[in-house]
Amino acid sequence: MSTSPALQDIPKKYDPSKAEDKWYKFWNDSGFFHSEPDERESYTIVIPPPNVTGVLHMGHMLNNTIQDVLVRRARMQGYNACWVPGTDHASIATEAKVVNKLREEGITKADLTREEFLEHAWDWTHEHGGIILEQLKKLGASCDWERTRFTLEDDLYESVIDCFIELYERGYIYRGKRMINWDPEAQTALSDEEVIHREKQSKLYHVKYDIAGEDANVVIATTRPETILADTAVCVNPDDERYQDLIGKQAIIPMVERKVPIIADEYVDPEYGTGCLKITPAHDENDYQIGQKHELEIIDMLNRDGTLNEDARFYVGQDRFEARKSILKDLEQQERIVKVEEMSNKIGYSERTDTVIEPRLSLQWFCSMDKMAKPALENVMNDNVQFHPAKFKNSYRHWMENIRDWCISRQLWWGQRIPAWYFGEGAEEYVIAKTEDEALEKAREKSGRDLTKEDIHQDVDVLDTWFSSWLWPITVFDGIRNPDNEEINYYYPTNDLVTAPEIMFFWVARMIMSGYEFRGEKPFSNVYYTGIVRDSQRRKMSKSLGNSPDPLDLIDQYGADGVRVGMLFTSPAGNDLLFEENLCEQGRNFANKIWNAFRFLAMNMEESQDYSTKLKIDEDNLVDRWMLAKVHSTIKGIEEDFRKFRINEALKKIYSLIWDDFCDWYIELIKSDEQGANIPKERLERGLSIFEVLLKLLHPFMPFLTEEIWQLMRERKQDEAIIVAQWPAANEELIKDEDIALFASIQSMISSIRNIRAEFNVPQRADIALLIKAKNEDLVDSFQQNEWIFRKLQDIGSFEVAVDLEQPEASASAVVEGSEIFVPLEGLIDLEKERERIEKEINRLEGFLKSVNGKLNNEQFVENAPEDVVQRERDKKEDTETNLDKLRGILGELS
RNA sequence: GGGUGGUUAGCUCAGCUGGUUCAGAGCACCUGCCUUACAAGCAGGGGGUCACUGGUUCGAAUCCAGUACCACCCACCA
Repeated sequence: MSTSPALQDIPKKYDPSKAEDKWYKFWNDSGFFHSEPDERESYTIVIPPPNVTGVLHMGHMLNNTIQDVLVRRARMQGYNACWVPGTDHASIATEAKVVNKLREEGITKADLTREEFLEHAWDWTHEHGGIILEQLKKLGASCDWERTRFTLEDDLYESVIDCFIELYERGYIYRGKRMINWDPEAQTALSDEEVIHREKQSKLYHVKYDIAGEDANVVIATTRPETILADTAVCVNPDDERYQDLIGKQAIIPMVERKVPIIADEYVDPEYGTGCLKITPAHDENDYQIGQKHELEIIDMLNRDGTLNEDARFYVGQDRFEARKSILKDLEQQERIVKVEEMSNKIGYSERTDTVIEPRLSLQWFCSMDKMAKPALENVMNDNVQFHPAKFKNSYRHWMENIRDWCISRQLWWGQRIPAWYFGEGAEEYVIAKTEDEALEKAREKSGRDLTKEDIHQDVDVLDTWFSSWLWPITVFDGIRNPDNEEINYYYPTNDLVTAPEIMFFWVARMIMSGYEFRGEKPFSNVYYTGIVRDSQRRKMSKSLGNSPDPLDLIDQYGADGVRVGMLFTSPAGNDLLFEENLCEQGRNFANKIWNAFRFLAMNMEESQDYSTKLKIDEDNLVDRWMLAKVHSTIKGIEEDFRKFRINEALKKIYSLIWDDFCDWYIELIKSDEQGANIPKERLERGLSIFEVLLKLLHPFMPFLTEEIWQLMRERKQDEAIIVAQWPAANEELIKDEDIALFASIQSMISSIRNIRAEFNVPQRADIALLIKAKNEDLVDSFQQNEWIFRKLQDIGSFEVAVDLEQPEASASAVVEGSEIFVPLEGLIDLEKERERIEKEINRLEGFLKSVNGKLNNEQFVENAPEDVVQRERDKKEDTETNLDKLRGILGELS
């Protein structure tokens, strides 16, 4: 039962700022967000954990709005809904921020011990961490905050170490000297995925090398002339006739004057450059391979920070790019540069620091991926894990089939420290252990020596951030350390994951792998890939470009619900979203529309009475039956949309149901017959009951507005809130096509009358006479029974319906599905204009009829098309011909 | 170099299983309305050769092939 809200308290405009914080607190305090395992079926989402020190941007807004829609709907459907929030320690990004901050204070990382640095990092984390989660609350995210996790918390830390040890024991993890991607700014190794390749305009320098002992030379082409200093060979294609006589001889490296062999290898493309390649095994992946094959010397000329070291012999201490300028100048002077070509090539940049990556030979830890990739690939390809949209399966497959080992060690301090303990310098002189004591014991055993704690030391490096987040769906339920605990068994596998396609390889693929490896089970059933949020110039919204609006400003301006709707409206899965603020405006306007619909219903309530909102309709009332049919066919449609993750389509259906059907037609029709009088109680109750269904359908999309209205509509009981109201079920029996069709005819007629008024400048509120020449007797009855509908929506003096009617003189007309309507407009009508109007309609229908006849006259069509399709065409033909006949008749009368 | 997607109204985009008056929504535009829920609104209206060329089909915006342009992802060619 509801009591009438105090009318004076309902303002004309919906004010989100008044409702949002209030209801968010109410939901949270009431425990609606919290989940504990129980007998219900679970519905679980784990949040893609944002960087702990990050700030909410538009991508998060989109992503988390979608998650919230899914979770809220599941909650209303009666699932035990659990959305686990949390943050990621983001090893390299956070460490970079801390280093910067310390630098501003005049402290360099090298001045600090590991422990001191970590203290600063934790301070920073506590100061800035979690801001982003607070921002998510403004958006309305219904996360279970009691479950908030951080990837560097003790138990998650321990889980990651356990996982490392386990994988080591299974033979997946190994240590090796490999060519890796080195970030000279962060001074750490990176995985292949952390390198972004960008097309850059570069110069290709053709440099002359002398041949030892001869008065001859050879020209090589390079984009990185500074690496000449570390050349240890020159290489040509063995079949290249130009260079046959050089193979086996020696070339003299410019500047350093080092004699190096001229070797032959298939790898060299004779067509490219000069067909002659310099080999720098320490600074290029391919050169390294060739170096290994030909047993070449390796000269590493770079320091960790990208400056040149003693082995370069020249420009020592200069940065690599400075050294490039220097060497070019010197080579120029020696007249060794024969040509400079403009070219574009791809250069690798660090995803985090945006500096140019150096390939570097380095001893790192790797995780072998081949075996884990198999079930992960298979179960996506067979849709055990479904991708939405499915097109991403292709790139997933391509990546999985060509997967390379994962470099998991980082030369950083902020992260899980690698549990390797060294007791000597030899390649095998280490043990993997969780604690120092255990390590000592193992080291003693392995070495056969009586070692002490002073003899062993732990690896100083930490693990890649993604080596902890790939376990996220498991570790948030403590499923690594306690693989049989109640929570992991209840919540895992989770249901849906919502994330950006850019982290498919970083994260999604690896979670699927770790899921099968550690749980023997997928981590989630569906992956919904959102698009990238771009600005109106298609640029990715980013902080550095400054083209991203502050989401909190938008929420202030349009309300969280308005922003949510705006973001979802033009955003099907996997499609980029070109964000414009007027999308939020549309959302805000929609909120206001609903607010006013509610306000109108509330205005019609008597202070003294109670109103039931139990769903009931007047079976004898076409409008009620029609509205209910519309509601149920919409529910049916959105269920289908949700099944297919077409969330924007679901929203559009609800939008149209509320605005176009409920507000524009239904509300207009339940208005009181008397000016200024309240809607009769029972009629109002029917309207309220339908309105409640609409609110429920809308709640996942616009949680604040719907809760605000819900609470205003009824006396508050502690356990009554729309957030936990029951999701409406579609009832197919109520979708009565004949009611929808009849009402649609009436709608068309009313539109025709409005059009006539507009065309002939008849004021909307001037009385007109309406004559309907119905197509048949049944329709006469239908129209007569529903005369009130016409009268409610139009000011009508006399109203007449019959099968047989004389077309009045000087009237405007229209034909709607075989029935004619006439509006006498003596003195107002311009007959010439009316003839044009009718002729235009005749032309349109003739064109249509022609295409229908084209089909029906085609024997092939009649023979081959399904019977119902042919029948439909016949019906169209008949209907159109009828309408045309009538229009021609009308036209005849006019002339 | 390999892959994926896009091209529909002035703009941003829907259009799902080929067939319903299928060519649609929002914004923008034009006209008329402060009609006692809402001007953040109501009513009416204009606007499209569905990139191009072929093909499949009784029938194509929709399926196939090619072309052009655009976007994104992946890859160790100096």
